[in-house]
Amino acid sequence: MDNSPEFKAFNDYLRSRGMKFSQPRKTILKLFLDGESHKDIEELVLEAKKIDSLISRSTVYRTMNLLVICGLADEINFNGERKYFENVSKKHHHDHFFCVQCKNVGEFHHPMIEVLQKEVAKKKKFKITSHRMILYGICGNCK
Amino acid sequence: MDNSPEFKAFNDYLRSRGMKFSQPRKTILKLFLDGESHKDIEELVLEAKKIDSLISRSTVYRTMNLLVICGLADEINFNGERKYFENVSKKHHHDHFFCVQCKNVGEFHHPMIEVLQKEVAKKKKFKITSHRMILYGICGNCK
DNA sequence: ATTGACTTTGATAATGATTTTCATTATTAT
DNA sequence: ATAATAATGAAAATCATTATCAAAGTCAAT
Repeated sequence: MDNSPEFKAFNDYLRSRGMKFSQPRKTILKLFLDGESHKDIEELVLEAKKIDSLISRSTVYRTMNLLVICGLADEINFNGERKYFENVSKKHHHDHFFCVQCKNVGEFHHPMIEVLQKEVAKKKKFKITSHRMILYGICGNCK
Repeated sequence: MDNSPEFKAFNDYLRSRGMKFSQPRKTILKLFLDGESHKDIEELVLEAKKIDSLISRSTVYRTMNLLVICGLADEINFNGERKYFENVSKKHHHDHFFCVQCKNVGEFHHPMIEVLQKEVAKKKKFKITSHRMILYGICGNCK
């Protein structure tokens, strides 16, 4: 865990700008990497407080923002209410299903869609930096 | 304008539940239908106040929410910060470009992408009710 | 026209997620 | 140790949005 590529990357990022890989940051990064692939702040705060009750919501926010900035976390907004974070480093790009009933998140990837997106952007002289595609509906379980 | 299908539809919707098509609501609907296809509350408030300085932000919010409920407006969240509204009735489905610099919104449609989306959903036994695809990046003007 | 039962409105307070501030504590290089 | 700087938690501030509420508007029935 402490020698995972994510730990190394975050450590490097922090050190390189005179910041510290403190214990709270380690705890939060570990929680972010473990378990479900989509977590929101509330989940992270609850889990963090179980491990170290002194960790504050502020620190969770701050740490997750750092992870987003340094490229280890990706932040997603399914419903405009709260942000979800996902580990960006190990898995390749994917898009999402969002079940409007059970609010579960699924993932998929379709290379041809990506190609067509780039094609459209080129035609419109738009330089894509990222994209997001969400299919809303009812998942297999809920049907 | 007062005899556009949207005016008729909103009038019907309101009357049918004992609500009134007041002047503020007419003004806001008109502004929503006119001009740019993607407006946020701030724009609508500014424009509304030009026409009738007494119209409040509350009424703009309330009216736009009614338009969403009755199906005349579609609300979109590009960046998790604020909502944008677009006229849903006249134009067919499309997807969006969002310029992260100037926050301008562009539209596109690619039939093949839609086909591929359905294909993926079928494979995953997911019943799509709607979808959203946003390409983030830098628009032609900002480059 | 007047009443009474609505609905609508604007101002303001409340909310909820997130960010900022700030005084205190921790870490590190000297 | 000491000084310099970074990190932290608590609380205040923001920002978009929603809820509350008293005042004003609407309208059918008298």
